[in-house]
Amino acid sequence: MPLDAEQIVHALNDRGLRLTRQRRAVVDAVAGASSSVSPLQVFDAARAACPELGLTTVYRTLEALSEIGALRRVHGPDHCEAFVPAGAAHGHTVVCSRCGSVVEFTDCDMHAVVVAAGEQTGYRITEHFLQLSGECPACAAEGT
Amino acid sequence: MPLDAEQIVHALNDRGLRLTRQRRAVVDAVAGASSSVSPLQVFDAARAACPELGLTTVYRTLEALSEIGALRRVHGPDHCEAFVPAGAAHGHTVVCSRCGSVVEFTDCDMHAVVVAAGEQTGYRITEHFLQLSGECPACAAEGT
DNA sequence: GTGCGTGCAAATTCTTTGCAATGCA
DNA sequence: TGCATTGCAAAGAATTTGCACGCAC
Repeated sequence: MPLDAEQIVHALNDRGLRLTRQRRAVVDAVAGASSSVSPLQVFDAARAACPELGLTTVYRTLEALSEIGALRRVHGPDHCEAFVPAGAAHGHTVVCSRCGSVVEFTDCDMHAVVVAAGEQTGYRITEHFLQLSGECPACAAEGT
Repeated sequence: MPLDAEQIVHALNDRGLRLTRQRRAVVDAVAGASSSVSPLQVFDAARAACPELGLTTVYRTLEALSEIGALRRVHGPDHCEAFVPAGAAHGHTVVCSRCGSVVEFTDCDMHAVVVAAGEQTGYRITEHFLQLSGECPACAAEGT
């Protein structure tokens, strides 16, 4: 389960980062998003709550949030700079190819795959980046 | 095993695409790369063989090669538009976190993971994008 | 009060597009 | 020869940076 807005705010405090109106708006925008969001999307959404918000600040805030682990970057075939609220644990994202909604799953047992890949390639695998896509339940249901 | 330059050229012909000096240079540059390459890197490398090559052409050619399946896009934490010669079969890339070299592995059994993810999230998973990183044998050996 | 954080505007970087000229099939 | 492909230059989009001011702590 992704961190909610309060938890992210808390994480900011823990790091000694200040909570400004702008950051609050950005956090709310991202935490309330049902799918991954690009900096521009965050800008639009957060601006509703904080009209004097600047795009620069959005970039800086997303960067900061991502550094403290509150957000996670996701990559897709098209968009390459999108963010998603990160879960507390190591996890992967599942993106709906229809509506773009994103969920996380943490129950990943990649051990066997990692071992197999290591054996086949000779590399010493230390990290894996996995992203799944498919249809979310809602889209699957409404799809004929 | 990735396609070599000749195979890519062949793939071009099959699609009715013309083989120009520029495309030849781009193909050679990508096929000869030991790691993933960005459009700019391709431009630099290919320019050595074809000085009149334009950057525009590099973008268009990479796009075309990617469309016919000769190249594969890879994403990293930092760079987001990099290409790698694609193998003939479904495969994944393993990137060395030290030297950036890339290999493919095709022996991927993601079935169990995909099923588990589907059960946990309720999504109907149709695709997976996996990228591993670690140390290649050479870097692991020279690392103290 | 002290800086961290901000907005603005300009600079930079990356990518795409229009169009006439070129050269592959 | 015909038409896909190219290069150039300019447009466009996305992101970063410099700097003085304002506000959270």
